[in-house]
Amino acid sequence: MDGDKGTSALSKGSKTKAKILKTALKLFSTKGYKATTVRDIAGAMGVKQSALYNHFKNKDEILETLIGDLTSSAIVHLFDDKDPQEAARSGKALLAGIGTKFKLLSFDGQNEALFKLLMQEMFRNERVREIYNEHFYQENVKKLSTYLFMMMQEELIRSSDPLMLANEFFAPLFFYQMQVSLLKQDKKSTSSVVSLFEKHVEFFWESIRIEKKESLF
Amino acid sequence: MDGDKGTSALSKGSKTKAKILKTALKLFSTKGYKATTVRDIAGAMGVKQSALYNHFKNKDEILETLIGDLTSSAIVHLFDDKDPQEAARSGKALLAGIGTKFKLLSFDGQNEALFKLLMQEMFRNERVREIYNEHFYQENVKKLSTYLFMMMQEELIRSSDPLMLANEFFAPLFFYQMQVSLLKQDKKSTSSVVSLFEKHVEFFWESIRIEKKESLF
DNA sequence: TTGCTTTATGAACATTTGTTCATATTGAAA
DNA sequence: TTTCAATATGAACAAATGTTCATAAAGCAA
Repeated sequence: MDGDKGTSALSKGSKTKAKILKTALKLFSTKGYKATTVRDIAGAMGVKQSALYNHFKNKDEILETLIGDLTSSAIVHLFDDKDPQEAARSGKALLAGIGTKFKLLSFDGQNEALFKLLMQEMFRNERVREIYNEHFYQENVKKLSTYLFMMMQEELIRSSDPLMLANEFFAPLFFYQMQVSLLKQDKKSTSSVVSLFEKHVEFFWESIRIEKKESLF
Repeated sequence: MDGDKGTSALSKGSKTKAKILKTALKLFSTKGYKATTVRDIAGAMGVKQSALYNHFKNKDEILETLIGDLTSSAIVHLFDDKDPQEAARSGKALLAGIGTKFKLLSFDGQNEALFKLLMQEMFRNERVREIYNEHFYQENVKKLSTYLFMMMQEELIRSSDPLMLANEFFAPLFFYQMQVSLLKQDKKSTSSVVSLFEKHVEFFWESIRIEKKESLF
């Protein structure tokens, strides 16, 4: 009853299911889960509320499905395609790449909605909190601290606490992403924040890098 | 009907009103505003729901009152008692003071609840967003950037973009405060985050300070 | 105590909301 | 076209929720 039926293309059923999820995500991220009614979701799709129950057991299951999607969201896979050795050797370019990725994701509608859903539900939904902590936070911070540690060994950056550095690198990116999200909500200009993404990478790299001049020249 | 009646000490009325606000804040910050019912609040106080309507017009007014309290909350007054000239001259000590204040506030129950309420309502309540942006964010960042600018003129720190630096200083403090809040919710250990407050100040200061050795010694 | 204002109670209400279900409609395979 | 499973509709229900109000209790000044 729940699995895929169609052999190749999307069947009508799964297309509707995807539309429900998309609509629900938009509403949940705007009004909050509790304040969004089943009628709201159906209404936004031009359908009656009872129709949704052919695709989801209940309202909770819609949220659970969206939460499940969080784990495969782009923001949790910052380092997917990087080879550790290669990544560490790329130094500043690695950090700049992450900074850019954060910046771009801040302006991606799907990611923005997921981010807002995450922020609102994190404080009252233990599962969301767990996903945030393990997938979004811990995994990325640990991975980055590994890279930073390798950069220290390569004498690209100064020796210090890699985990602390990883946190110091992530925190502003997270914060700026939140700021963009808030500004966009009121249709305010985001340009001042946008530049902060790059300035952060620059400032951070200048703080940790080892100047080559005297030692090698 | 709404103003203060008692001549000196708290009258019974205003004591009850304060108790309602305290109870509501705890519940709102835990379950969210929408998911908290008037019966929940009354029940937690050992009173019937109709009693609350002698003190507040409706549920919304309770939230509005709490939101109003945000503007006088400790976290928005980081620099209250500082003399600008003196503050700038104190250099690292100023930053360390702010770092400590953030750290302490993360463990203050009242502030924690307000912070959680802020985080949850910010995305759907325009007034909360406005308070966050103007009082919590803009005002503090601007003030700090002024101090940083003065430090640059005093040649205590390297010359660069003060507003960017202020953001770079605040963002991790905000982030760590959020992390503490999340960890405490699951009764997890916060020790690793606690040390990050101090490490951040240290790392940040080392990144901006001008070394006195060569120029003055 | 008496009298009066403030606060609490119990019961009730109109809505809102999630959910169900019998029935109608649709879409595709035969 | 016929047939059958998948999906949509309309109506309805029970529970939850915000709110009101007449009445009772409590606090306090005289």
